[in-house]
Amino acid sequence: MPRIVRERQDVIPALAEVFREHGFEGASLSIIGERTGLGKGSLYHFFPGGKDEMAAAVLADVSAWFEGNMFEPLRSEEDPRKGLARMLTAVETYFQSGMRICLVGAFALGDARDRFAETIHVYFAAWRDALARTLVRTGLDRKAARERAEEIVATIQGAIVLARALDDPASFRRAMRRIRAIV
Amino acid sequence: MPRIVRERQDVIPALAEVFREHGFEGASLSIIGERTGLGKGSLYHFFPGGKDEMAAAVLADVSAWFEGNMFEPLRSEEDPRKGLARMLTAVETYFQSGMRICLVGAFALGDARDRFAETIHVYFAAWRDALARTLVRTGLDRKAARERAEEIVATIQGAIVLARALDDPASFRRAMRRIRAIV
DNA sequence: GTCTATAGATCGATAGAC
DNA sequence: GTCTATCGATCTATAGAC
Repeated sequence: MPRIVRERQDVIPALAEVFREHGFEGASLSIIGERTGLGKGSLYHFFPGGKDEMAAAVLADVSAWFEGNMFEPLRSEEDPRKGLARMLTAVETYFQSGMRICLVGAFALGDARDRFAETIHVYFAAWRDALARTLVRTGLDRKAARERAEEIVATIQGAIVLARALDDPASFRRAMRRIRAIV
Repeated sequence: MPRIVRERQDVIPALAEVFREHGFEGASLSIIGERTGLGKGSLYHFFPGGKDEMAAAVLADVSAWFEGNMFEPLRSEEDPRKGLARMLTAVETYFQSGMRICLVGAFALGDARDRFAETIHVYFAAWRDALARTLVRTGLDRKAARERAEEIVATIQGAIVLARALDDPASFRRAMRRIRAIV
């Protein structure tokens, strides 16, 4: 019995979770098949380029999500400090206080880094730059804003690593509190 | 012609580099064989437990190295600030300004996390606690020292992620400068 | 102690029926 | 669009010669 027709976009969330949990190398097609509920035939119908295309689609989806839900509100919020506060709340929710890793950060540390170097670079640069522009609106000069933005992004990433390593979401929340204190 | 007899310990550095470059899943036995110059027979002679035992041996070696070259100097240096400065210099050299990843941090984000959870936890807790004890000697109270230590370790990890993602060692060095400013 | 050969499982990817 | 069957490659691990 053939399954109901689905859109390619429908399997992206499940795909993202698999890559998040297992990394690029560890995400086998059989695991992907289980978690998406799709056979290999269907997967290759949606993603003719195989695993590479699946991961690329996930990264594009994550990037788009961040653009819409993190960077854009940061820009459009009239009060820059309010925008920053909203972003930090969104970060805490999205990464589940460090218990859910950043897929792009994990890729940056892993074997998939070279394969997706450009996407990874753009993701982090966009985050940093969106933050920097907002920080300029709080009164910082461009150079200070850029370094402060870099500090914030790195702090979030480091907090995820440490929270996962120590299995301690409280350490992630402390890091978010430190960020709130400097913006 | 059989190779000269080697000790198990002699292959650990090459093994560590392979796991660093490819992660646990990506480090195949054929790559390991190439890089260590050892056949599978020899590898299984030294590590009967296979890849798991190889990775465990590497993690133990890394932990011992950090204990001897990072934590111990931190404790034994009379001037705590001098000890902290020495550790930060060692960090910058060891991680090559972020161009060389932290194996334990990468494992914490990846698939190998559950397998080596205890080792990963101990590594980061030991680092944090060694730092906290040194910070107490600079005059901080225990609670503040512990949070500051947590901040330093997370900052280093986050700086590695960002430097690798942006392919920018300067961003790592800026993070180290920020740490120097708060100790 | 080191090697080659190979087992047995799983990998990513493809073909073709429906 | 989805499935099953299957390919060849590669994987981890083992066996046995030297």
